[in-house]
Amino acid sequence: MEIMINIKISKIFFQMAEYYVMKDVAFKPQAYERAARVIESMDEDLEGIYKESGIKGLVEIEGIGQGMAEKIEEFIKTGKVREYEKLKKECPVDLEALTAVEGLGPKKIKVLYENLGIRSIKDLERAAKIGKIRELPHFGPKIEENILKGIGFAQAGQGRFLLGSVLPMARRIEKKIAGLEFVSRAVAAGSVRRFKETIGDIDILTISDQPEKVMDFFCSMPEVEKVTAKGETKSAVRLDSGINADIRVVPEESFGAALQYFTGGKDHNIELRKIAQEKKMKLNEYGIFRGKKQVAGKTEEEVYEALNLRWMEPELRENAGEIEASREKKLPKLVDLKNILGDLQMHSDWSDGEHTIKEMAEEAAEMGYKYIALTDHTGDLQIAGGLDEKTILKYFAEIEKIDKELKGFRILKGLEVNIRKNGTLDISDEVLAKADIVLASVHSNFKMPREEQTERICRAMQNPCLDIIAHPTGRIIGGRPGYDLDMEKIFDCAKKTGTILEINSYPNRLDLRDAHIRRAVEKGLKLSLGTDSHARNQLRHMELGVAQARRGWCEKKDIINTMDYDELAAFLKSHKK
DNA sequence: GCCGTTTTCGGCCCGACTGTTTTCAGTCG
Repeated sequence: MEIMINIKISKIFFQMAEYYVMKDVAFKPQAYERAARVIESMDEDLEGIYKESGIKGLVEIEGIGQGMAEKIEEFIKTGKVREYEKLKKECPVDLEALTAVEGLGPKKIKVLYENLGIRSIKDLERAAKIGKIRELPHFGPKIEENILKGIGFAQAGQGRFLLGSVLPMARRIEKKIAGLEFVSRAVAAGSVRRFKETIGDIDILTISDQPEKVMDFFCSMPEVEKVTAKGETKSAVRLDSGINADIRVVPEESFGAALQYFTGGKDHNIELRKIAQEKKMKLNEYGIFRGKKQVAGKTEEEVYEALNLRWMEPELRENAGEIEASREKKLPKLVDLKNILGDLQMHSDWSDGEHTIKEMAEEAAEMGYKYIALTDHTGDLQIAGGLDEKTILKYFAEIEKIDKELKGFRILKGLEVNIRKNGTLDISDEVLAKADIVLASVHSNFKMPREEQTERICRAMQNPCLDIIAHPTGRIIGGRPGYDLDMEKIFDCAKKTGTILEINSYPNRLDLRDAHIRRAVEKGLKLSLGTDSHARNQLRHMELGVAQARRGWCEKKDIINTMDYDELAAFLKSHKK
């Protein structure tokens, strides 16, 4: 669920950071930027926190002090931040659009505005085309040219890409580079290694004693559309898919430090560097140094240990408590893809899937699973070929038949039923009682007010036949924000009724998202993983759901698909309260 | 502007590449 007010305030703070850079104010930019990043990735909404605990509650958020808390209060009360309005008046430009142009930062934007009156992308394009920009001090023909190219890209591409689509590209490049005879190692680092749900760019890290050859190879790969930088040890390109890819070559003795550094996240790294500083050391991508002497750097483990920390999984590195947990030896033992014994949401050609029940089952068995749940759509969802009660009985009979045919593999008779506007389900309890597993989800009336929407789902959870709430928030990444829900209430209600919440693994859903998963785990809820596959090849998306679970600090015990079939069957019979 | 097992003052992460200069500022990650 994206929280509108957080996004608005985070944008204001990002822009204030830019304005303070323009004015050459020291340290404020970093402070505002950090706060903006924290707010952007929060899962609680600032207005709620403010209403509950006022300024005091806001100040408890990392990176937010008295000053910014007051600005948040001001925004909640008046819809404006005076300080921001004042800065904007001094340099009234479309900062968001202009900074999106590669190579343009606040300082250049200021010069453009003051000398040429440029406020928008349109102004910028016009000035560049008539050669006005090259005449400015510290600008030149090349910058002008790059601005023109940058404008096209900023308007076309924009933003981040789904992990599900970037992961295969990153792995292909990784493999290609690793296979070169003059390269001893190549790893995709960055947010790909942390399995973030969306990816800004691909970062490849390599060890080689012939970096110039690596640069040449990387920049001339067939999928490279444009080389944006090419140096001795670092290059950057844009791929034909629209995403940027960077490469960096480091010596073997620095590989661990570089891997750590290029894996991030940014705030995690900043924390580590502060810890190094406190210990009178310096951390950079070449290692940890005491004076000029490298004390660690060859492996990541070594780097963390030099800081009195234990190595941690990349998915945890978001500066969200993992550093303290690492210091106190309280890191979670994260669930792993190989712990997953089955997939608990998929569709067949009985509703809107591509393949037959048997085809889905055979694919799953081939992947090494012990069981799956077939969960076709029901009644009200006519566009998805929803099954009526009569057909459901035939569907179950078919599943039972195929289940008997397969050796060492089980199919659960499942359904994905609809939660109606009033919180009832669209299939009667008598029919639901014949299923092994019942998922329910919201597929209509997305825009109900928060209280009603929350109540609707809580009411559904009361149903004794219901096992799992599927894609609980309904968000589509890059598509829609998700239903307006009071997640704390949803979690409490799930706890009270013994209802399981799904981590939907479909690439543009990943719902619950990481922060919610973490909260659910803290509350002791059980979670399930389902790919929501509509074709057999989509069963491979399980990896994305597992990554999301790991980012939410899930252990094996938190996920019900880690149980073997008998255990799971018994659990499904007994978990409802 | 934020933050605190050195502190309520005085610190604040670090380096590569580019395009402009002729020693460096700006941008990016």
